[in-house]
Amino acid sequence: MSSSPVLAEVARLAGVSAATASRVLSGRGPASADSRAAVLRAAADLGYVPHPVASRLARGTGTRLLFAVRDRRTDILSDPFVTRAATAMAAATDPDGLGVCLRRLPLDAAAELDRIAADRSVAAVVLAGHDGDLLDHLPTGLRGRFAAIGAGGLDVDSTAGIGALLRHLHTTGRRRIALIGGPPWLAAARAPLHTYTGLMREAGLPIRVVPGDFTTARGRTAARTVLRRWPDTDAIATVSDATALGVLQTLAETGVRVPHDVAVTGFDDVPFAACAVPALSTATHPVELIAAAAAQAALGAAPRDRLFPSRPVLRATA
Amino acid sequence: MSSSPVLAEVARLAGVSAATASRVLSGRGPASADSRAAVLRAAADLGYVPHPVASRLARGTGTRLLFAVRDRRTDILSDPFVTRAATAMAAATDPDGLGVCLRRLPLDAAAELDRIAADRSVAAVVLAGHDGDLLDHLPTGLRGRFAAIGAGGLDVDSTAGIGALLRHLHTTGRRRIALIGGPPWLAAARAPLHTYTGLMREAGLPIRVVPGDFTTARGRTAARTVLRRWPDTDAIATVSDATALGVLQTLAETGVRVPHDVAVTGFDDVPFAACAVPALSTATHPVELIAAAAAQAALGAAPRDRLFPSRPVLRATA
DNA sequence: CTGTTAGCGCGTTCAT
DNA sequence: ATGAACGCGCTAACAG
Repeated sequence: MSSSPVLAEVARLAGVSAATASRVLSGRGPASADSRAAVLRAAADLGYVPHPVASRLARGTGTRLLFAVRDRRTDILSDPFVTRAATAMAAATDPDGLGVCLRRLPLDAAAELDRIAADRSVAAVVLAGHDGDLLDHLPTGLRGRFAAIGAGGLDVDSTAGIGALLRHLHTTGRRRIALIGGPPWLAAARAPLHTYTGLMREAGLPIRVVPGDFTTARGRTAARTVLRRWPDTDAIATVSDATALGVLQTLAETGVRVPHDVAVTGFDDVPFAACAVPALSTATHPVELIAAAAAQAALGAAPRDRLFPSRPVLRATA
Repeated sequence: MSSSPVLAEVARLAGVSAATASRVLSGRGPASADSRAAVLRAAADLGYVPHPVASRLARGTGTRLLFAVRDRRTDILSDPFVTRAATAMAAATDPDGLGVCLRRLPLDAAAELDRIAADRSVAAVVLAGHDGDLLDHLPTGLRGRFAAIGAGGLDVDSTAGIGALLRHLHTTGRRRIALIGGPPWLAAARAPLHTYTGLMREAGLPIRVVPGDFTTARGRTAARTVLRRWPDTDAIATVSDATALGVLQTLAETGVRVPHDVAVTGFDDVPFAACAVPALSTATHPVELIAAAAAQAALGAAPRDRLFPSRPVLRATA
């Protein structure tokens, strides 16, 4: 069996030069209707598929999309959001002949970002977990081949999602609502916090905030903190399902009834949120879509949307 | 600032030809101690890093690792096992300049596998969800750059894991143990089934098997089936945490007390298993390790282990 | 609009 | 053991 046909064979069959065939097939550069048709036919006849590696070497672009996740936790790469997003990117870039690689970045990621910018195998970078400063000081080498997930980049409309949940809590009679937020170094954590304080002020309700880090363990301890500092709390909102599940554990252990005594809301709608007991009320958003869009944006496609909807899902905890 | 140094510059600085420099740096081919030292020094001085894309084009090997998941479900790519494994591979192959791409394969995957074998951008393939037949009829083009996860490849020692859980059920007095197994078309589903029937026979206990598919939804319906067909069942073992969580839901709705009336065991130890109510007893195994090992094996490294431990984690449901 | 000529950066014969 | 030359497959710059 003959090996895969190469561009030169297509060109010969079409009766044109390799350059013309390349121009037609890659869609960049002029070509007459005649040669276009001839090349396309020849390519189809031969079952030609361009060699992504050769193409990208010639073009000087890399062959992989780097998903960089900045976080303090060293186990962040097993976070459900990260695994879902990385997987979605790997599926989304497959048709382009690209692959995805994954790397954790420490909080001071500047040096590592420089190294990434110099890595010629990296076609583009998607960054999650940034703070504002990092986005302002991106290596110039990353211009045009970079996208961020979170505040300032492609983001979940957390204002809408968290806002809807908080309003629901208020509507159903909750008046002492605590928030377990995100880590302070994370840009994407500011919007939910802002939404919360805004709504509480507007409603004349007390502000009760404890920082979190998207883990279940922290959810457990944060819930303890809330109960200790504000024993009359009647609702705990969080910015992460994992955190909310930790909260549920603590409340169960403490004998606090959910939602009777305290209502709880999560954020993300992880696959198992519906399996929690009581089933977790949360907000759902298209993580896979966002990840795929971020990948496309980093690779140069004009992003269709920058803000993705977050819709409340009311189950049993609120 | 000058762009990344290339091989030719290293060679010039070392006073040798590019060919020699290549031989030294890639480690294949002869080289005198003198030139070796000179080349290594020059490379270090210049901070030389080989261009993975150029290297792989010249060598004819691809630039990405394809993780192919064969399954009937079209949403299999959001299965927790898949997302965890894909993510682990993307992190593991990062240092090699490779990326990971992900693709679902239908049950009759032969044609697609041929296409994959012909894709010159694919360095190697990791396959999950195979049946025995598929492994026997692999495209020859995949020889030496292929690894399978599951029976016949790198696998979880499910015999040990499931066996330990079943023995625990027996030890704690359960005598009418049902199993919700895996789908029939999956090679990796046979071992647990075999373990189950063997142990039940040995103990003189009845065989009660319902097929599953690793989803929570199926866990719910399968549990109903079990309760209807064998109302005196006092334990339900599963081969997937997602399924076990579905079982827990059905039992809760039906008013069956866990573990008092019916014990339940899962398999995989997903992050959420500990948060279930009651907390799920299951078996844990190093998914990330397995995935990374499979990636290395596919890329040609001799795998250190083929069977990975599965250790029971007894929480509240059994 | 098209073909020719040079690369992209590295691996690998083949002489020497 | 070493270097010159060529090849991997495609794209970009340049004439025409």
